Amino acid sequence: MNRSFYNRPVLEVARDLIGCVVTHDGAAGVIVETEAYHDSEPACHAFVGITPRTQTLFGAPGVAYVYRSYGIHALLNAVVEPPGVGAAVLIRALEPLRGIEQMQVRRGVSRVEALCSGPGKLTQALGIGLALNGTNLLHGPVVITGRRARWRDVRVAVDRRIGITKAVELPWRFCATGSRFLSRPALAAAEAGSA
DNA sequence: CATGGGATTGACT
DNA sequence: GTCAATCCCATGC
Repeated sequence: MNRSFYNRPVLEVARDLIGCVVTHDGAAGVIVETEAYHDSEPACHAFVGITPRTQTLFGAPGVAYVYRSYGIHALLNAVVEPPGVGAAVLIRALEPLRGIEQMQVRRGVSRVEALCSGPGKLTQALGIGLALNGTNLLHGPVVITGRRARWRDVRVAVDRRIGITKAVELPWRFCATGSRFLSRPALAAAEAGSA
């Protein structure tokens, strides 16, 4: 995984991140669900232009954009596309891989399927907080590494994004087909080619 | 400076 | 199915 991976159209990166691994503070999981956001559409925070909040989104690709949602949860994104373009991939669900005991302690639940099955859940499970906004995803503290062998040929389903009120029709959600670790089941019909 | 609205979750009916 | 929690920040006066 290198910086050029992120310096591409957001839809490609969102699809290709399925099967990659997120690691932080002794815990890791395989990405099974993502969503794409781009400053050309109103559901994206960057739609309003460069502000203190969206500065990270318009910066270098391969950087973490972490923000607080509903006053409670921290949500993890990977900034993509060249500097000057406000785009990011929201990491929405992981299949737990390592540090499961630590995830169970942080989350206060034991069922493995419930540890990282949502964008707010996975940041809690991995101990990712707002302080990590702007940090580098190639060097850490939060690190994303490439697809493992077993995920090389994962099939990716496409669906509408969840929890938004604008641009709801765009099919910009990507899920590992048939995964038990999604925040919600994906539409079975549509599939995206996996590069 | 005041206000309103979330890229959610968990508890409850 | 409904709903509150809780805080950052964009917007408008």
